[in-house]
Amino acid sequence: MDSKIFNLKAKLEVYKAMTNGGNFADCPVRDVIQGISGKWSSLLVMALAEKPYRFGELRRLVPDISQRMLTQTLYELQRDGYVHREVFPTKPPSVEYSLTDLGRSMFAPLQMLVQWAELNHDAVREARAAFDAAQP
Amino acid sequence: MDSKIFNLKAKLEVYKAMTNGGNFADCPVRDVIQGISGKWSSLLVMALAEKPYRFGELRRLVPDISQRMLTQTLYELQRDGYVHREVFPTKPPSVEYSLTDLGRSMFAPLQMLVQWAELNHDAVREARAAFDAAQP
DNA sequence: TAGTGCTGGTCTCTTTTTGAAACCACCATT
DNA sequence: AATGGTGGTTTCAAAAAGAGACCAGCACTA
Repeated sequence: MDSKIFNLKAKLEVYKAMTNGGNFADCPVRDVIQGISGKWSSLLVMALAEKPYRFGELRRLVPDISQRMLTQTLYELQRDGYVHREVFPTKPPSVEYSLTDLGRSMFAPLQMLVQWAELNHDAVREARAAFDAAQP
Repeated sequence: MDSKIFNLKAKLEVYKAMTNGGNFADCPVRDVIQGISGKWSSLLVMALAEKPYRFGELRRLVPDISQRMLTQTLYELQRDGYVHREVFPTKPPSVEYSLTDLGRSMFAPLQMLVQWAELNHDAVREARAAFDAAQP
């Protein structure tokens, strides 16, 4: 067997999970990761991890999200089971979004990544500045 | 230490980091997170965490990425300091991509998220199916 | 009673991002 | 002389995202 091809097939445990052992057409881990790797998903999960919020509150909390993307991202998070949506029959009706148990359990590893980002954003910004300065 | 209180404190710290103390729009942590939350970024970091790969190897490894997005994502990962790019003067010249120390340190928390996804993809798919079934 | 505002959205239009595919120069092999 | 592998760039179409108008329903106000 060609060693190059063999090396391509030899993958780490985590990478196997990510690639479903070479079957890219149906990879659950990639499917899940891509569901929370959108531009606004993780941010909204962070916000809702603190406490439930209503639609308008989230809109004011994240001022640079469009109303359209807020609706859509919350819909997707709800569909994937991370977020619970509850309508209260007030006048006018108010809608509260909160994390489900699944959402809270996903928040734990997400938190790791955010803490890493908090510790390393200086390094990233320095790398970015150095890279841009070295460009012709 | 009471684990509930500990978790609450951790949550609030992370929330503050993500929100820049209430200022969501201009937040360093968000800047870092959004740099790795692209569609292909995490997947390529996972691959390079195993071992360095050349451009063509990555292209074959991730068959559903376009050459254009592979170039662009690797460029961004390099710019943010996660990936090192080295050109070898072979004929034809070959280009090797590898994780930097920063990239490896980021891989650790990312791995947590992937492992969570591996453990919970059934729950997510069930939530999705239940949600779709409940739609009119 | 007509106007105004707040609720949580949808609809339409424009801009940005992504995908698909062709193209490139170089060199080795066939 | 044609073919294939190297690591890309370029071009054009499709998809996604952003900006802003619009909507129904009710409360409050003038």
